[in-house]
Amino acid sequence: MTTARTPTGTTPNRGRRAGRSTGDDREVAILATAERLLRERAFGDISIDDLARGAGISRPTFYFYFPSKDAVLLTLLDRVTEEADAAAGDVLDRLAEDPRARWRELIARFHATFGGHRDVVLACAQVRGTNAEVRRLWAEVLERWVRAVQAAIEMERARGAAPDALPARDLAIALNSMNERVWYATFAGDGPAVAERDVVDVLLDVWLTAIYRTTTPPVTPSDRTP
Amino acid sequence: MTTARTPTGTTPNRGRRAGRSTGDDREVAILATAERLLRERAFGDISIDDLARGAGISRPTFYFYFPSKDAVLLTLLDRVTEEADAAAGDVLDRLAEDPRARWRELIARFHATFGGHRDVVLACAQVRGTNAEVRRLWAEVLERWVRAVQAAIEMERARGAAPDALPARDLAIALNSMNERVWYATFAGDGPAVAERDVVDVLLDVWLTAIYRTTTPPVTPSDRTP
DNA sequence: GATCGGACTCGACAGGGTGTTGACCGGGGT
DNA sequence: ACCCCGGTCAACACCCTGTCGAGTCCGATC
Repeated sequence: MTTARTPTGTTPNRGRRAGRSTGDDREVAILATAERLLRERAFGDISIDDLARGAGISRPTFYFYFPSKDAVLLTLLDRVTEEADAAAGDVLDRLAEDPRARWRELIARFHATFGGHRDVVLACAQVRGTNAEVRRLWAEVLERWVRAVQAAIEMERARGAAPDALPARDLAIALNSMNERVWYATFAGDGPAVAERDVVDVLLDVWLTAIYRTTTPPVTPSDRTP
Repeated sequence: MTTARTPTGTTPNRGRRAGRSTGDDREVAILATAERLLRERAFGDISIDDLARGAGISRPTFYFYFPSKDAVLLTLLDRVTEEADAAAGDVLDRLAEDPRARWRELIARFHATFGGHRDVVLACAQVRGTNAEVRRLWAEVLERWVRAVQAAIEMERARGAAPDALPARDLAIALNSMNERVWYATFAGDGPAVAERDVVDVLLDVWLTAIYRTTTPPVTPSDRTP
């Protein structure tokens, strides 16, 4: 992680206030208002005035807490990615136990996290095109996940469970990209999309065949018989 | 195709003019200006005034030719998708000849088309979040491609070349989605991306393993020995 | 050759959103 | 008693969008 962190918390301080004071609840009120409004309309249709009024303050006062509308969304996105990281946990370190089950667990947990905050995720996808900061943050997060998957694939190859084929990094990028786009379509509901109940299994199937050439990868290392 | 078409041309008339007249070159001037400006900055940073001045007209006059800035982009997108459709041709009907080569041809041609108009494609991806019309058109185009791939997969399964597994439609959606997102990252260059020279082969590999469970699918039907 | 109508053009305005400025208020430390 | 400072907002300057009404040009019509 390269972003600066506040001394008090673990999330980057996208607001302006340095120390703590009574204005803390105003900040969370803005955040809460944003999440509520996001449930009923698109991010672009929410004005700073809406956010301010929803939090019981005037528009100029909004700027005391956040430098822009986008910064609010960025804070929301931080929470979601952190939750996803936590949900993923260390499943990738325990792949050899039962590869299929572990990969499924990984995908299912990401699915649950994103699905639980679909409004925020959808809004981020929308503004990623126009906002460089969101783009940067998402790129950073994705890079971390790509690296983790890449390392896991290399581990599986090392233990002989997966064949050497594509560069692990390229494969990791392709699979992560697929998940992102497929989830987006499923949550957004516009255009061709996989049904929500099936999406985890569909993604899992493509991951397993791309990594192992089979949907039933071997559980224990083939060359270790202690 | 469900969109209305002008009597004169083959593309939907996103401009306003009904008959032809001297204003034709103004319309293409706007389109050309849009493509040129898109090469140097983001769509959101281009104002209608920029487009108008670039075409040598005033801002109100712009509205005589297009109802909005987005309509210009929509016209540009039409061209690209039509070119992609033409480039794809009938490769999917000739899969049995040499599956690997045909699939590669399909992906490579799409890659070439999108890569040749990357500014337009990138801009469309950007506004898809905020513009319902772009979203609708893209969904329509994607649906067509998904159906074509789905049919091809079912054909390959019928001739015994590919195993029955995931519903063909879900698989087609996942693979098309992956391509879209991976190309976007490669062309945009932000965040983890596959290098442009490798991207076709990376995508191909995932497609083949997901569809056939192997990267060397059989060329001729297994049960036909005349 | 006058006139008419439609294609075409733009100056000017209204509306709505953003970001900033300067002043004001209230309370805790000195 | 004072003053700094967190917190607050009315008012302003700015930019962009979309529209309206008035004007020009030109081929078709009488």
